[in-house]
Amino acid sequence: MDKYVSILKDRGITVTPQRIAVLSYLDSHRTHPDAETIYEDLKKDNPSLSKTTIYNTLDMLRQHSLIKVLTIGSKFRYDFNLLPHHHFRCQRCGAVIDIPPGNAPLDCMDTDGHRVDEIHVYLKGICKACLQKQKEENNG
Amino acid sequence: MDKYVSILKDRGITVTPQRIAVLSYLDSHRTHPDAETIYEDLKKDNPSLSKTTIYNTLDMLRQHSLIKVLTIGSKFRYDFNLLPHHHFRCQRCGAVIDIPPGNAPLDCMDTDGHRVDEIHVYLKGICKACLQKQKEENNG
DNA sequence: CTGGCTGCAAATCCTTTGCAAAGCC
DNA sequence: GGCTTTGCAAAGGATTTGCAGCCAG
Repeated sequence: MDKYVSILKDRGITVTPQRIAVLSYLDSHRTHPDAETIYEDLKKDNPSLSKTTIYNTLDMLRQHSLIKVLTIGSKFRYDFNLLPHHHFRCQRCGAVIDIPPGNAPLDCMDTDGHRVDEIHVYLKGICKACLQKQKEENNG
Repeated sequence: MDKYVSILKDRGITVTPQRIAVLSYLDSHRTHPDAETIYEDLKKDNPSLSKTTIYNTLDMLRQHSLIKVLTIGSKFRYDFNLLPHHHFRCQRCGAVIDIPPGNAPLDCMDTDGHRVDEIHVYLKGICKACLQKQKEENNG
């Protein structure tokens, strides 16, 4: 059985050719593509593919923690790689490049020759106040 | 002379009421507002203010490194605080909260009771390949 | 069958652009 | 007065939504 079929089935996600295509695409294109790029590339093999399905599928994969969504630029980019790592975005060509995590302080981390102008650390989750609200809602 | 007038004049930026208003707003609202929020709030005191001016002004302040642009969500947010610090975004209420930098590894950092689900480290700058291209362009 | 998935089109949200009038020095 | 900035309107790009037909289980 195909690798991506198993990944989907294991999580109880309905298997469709489109979902396999997107998952497979992200696995083999570790360049953090945006929805448009994925769409244009997959359209070559499946001309009837729609962008809505790309968005639907990406959102579903994200909900199941199969991919990560990057907000490093003005549009969303998608990442199959779930191992912890950092991202470097070139302000000139727009490329998003993986940077190994390491334990060194951020300003000393190995950036493989890229010139770092800005360091952003974004944490996402649920804030203290919302955790409290959730607790009250569950008790109430 | 007003604090914000000096900040602008020192950098050779033409002083206008709108620019003072935006700068002053960001200094006193450390909640990382988006352009729409800044616009709606400042409109109360200056009904003829336009959103174009907000965008123009924010871009100009960014070019002069007077503010930082955050890409933590689907829209840009703006930060007056230039000292290094991290950002936490609540996925429930959307608030963006400052987190002190510290030297501890990221997964151990003090998050003041917020529940962290995702850690994103975004570096921005110029990649190795583009640095090389720039060098060639300057020599050629 | 039947609910969920797909794909088209239209809508929406955020941001940028073009341009005439007004403001700053 | 010349040059920049402002503000309106319209355009643009990315993402979401509504809905009819199709497909997997």
